[in-house]
Amino acid sequence: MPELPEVETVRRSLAAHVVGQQIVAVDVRRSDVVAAPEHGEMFPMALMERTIEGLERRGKYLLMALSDNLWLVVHLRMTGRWVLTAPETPEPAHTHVILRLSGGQELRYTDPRRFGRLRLVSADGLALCPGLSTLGPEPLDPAYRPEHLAEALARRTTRIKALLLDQHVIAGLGNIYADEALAMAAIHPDRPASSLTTDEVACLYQSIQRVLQAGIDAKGTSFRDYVDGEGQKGAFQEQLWVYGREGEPCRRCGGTILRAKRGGRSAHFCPYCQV
DNA sequence: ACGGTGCCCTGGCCGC
DNA sequence: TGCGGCCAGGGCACCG
Repeated sequence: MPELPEVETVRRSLAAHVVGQQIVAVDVRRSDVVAAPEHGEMFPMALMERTIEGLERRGKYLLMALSDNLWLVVHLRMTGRWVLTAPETPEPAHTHVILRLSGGQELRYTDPRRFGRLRLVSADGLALCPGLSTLGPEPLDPAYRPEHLAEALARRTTRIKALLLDQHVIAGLGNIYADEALAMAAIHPDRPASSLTTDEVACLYQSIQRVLQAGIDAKGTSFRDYVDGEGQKGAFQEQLWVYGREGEPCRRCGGTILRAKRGGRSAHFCPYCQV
């Protein structure tokens, strides 16, 4: 499930190979993964012969800068993958889009659950892109400070974990890194957001940055499906404190990690040292 | 504006 | 071995 560190790892692993290459063929197998342009033939036509000028990331969005001021905006959601492979490599199941590059390799988009979406927009249209235009601050941006997090949590009655998952509040956290950041900060996920003290917000701010950076350093968490642009798994699952560790001892206090349903998804935490 | 719920979608897993 | 049911969860529509 790609969150900020996974998308950043995909970005880095692909950028080294694809930037500067031209798209010489486009094959769309399932047009329902293409959210824009809506007309089926426009997407491949517009991509043809464009040069990939850069790869960027914003929150969990992967942004491919193309020649002629075009952007390919990608959200991988749960099971989306971009993998660069030789054309003779057998095609994996659920391959929905293939971009043949001038270097001879294929950039393949696969997504078993088809939650992910590709959106081709002009540079002007980028600001109007659903999701992207209302995205909250980038947590690893040096301009992002603890005061910004404090302001976003003030007067909010909802659970702190629900706010961390809200992409308008802060961009890039998903279920894994939200649980991990709260565990590192020793804050209970059910705490009302506005109940956090200034010190707790500062600690949470630092925990968010540390857990995201550690995730990037480990090239992401490969809990189920995630691989990077070269098909490689990440290693952060080996360092997890709470996510997927129900019934196991807390790495800080030895207490038993709990898993509880919150708003349709599971929260993992140590009920003894997360208060 | 805010908080909460349900939906999409399929592979994998569990129990019978 | 087969099959039904459930679970994983990001983003958004929708409701009160």
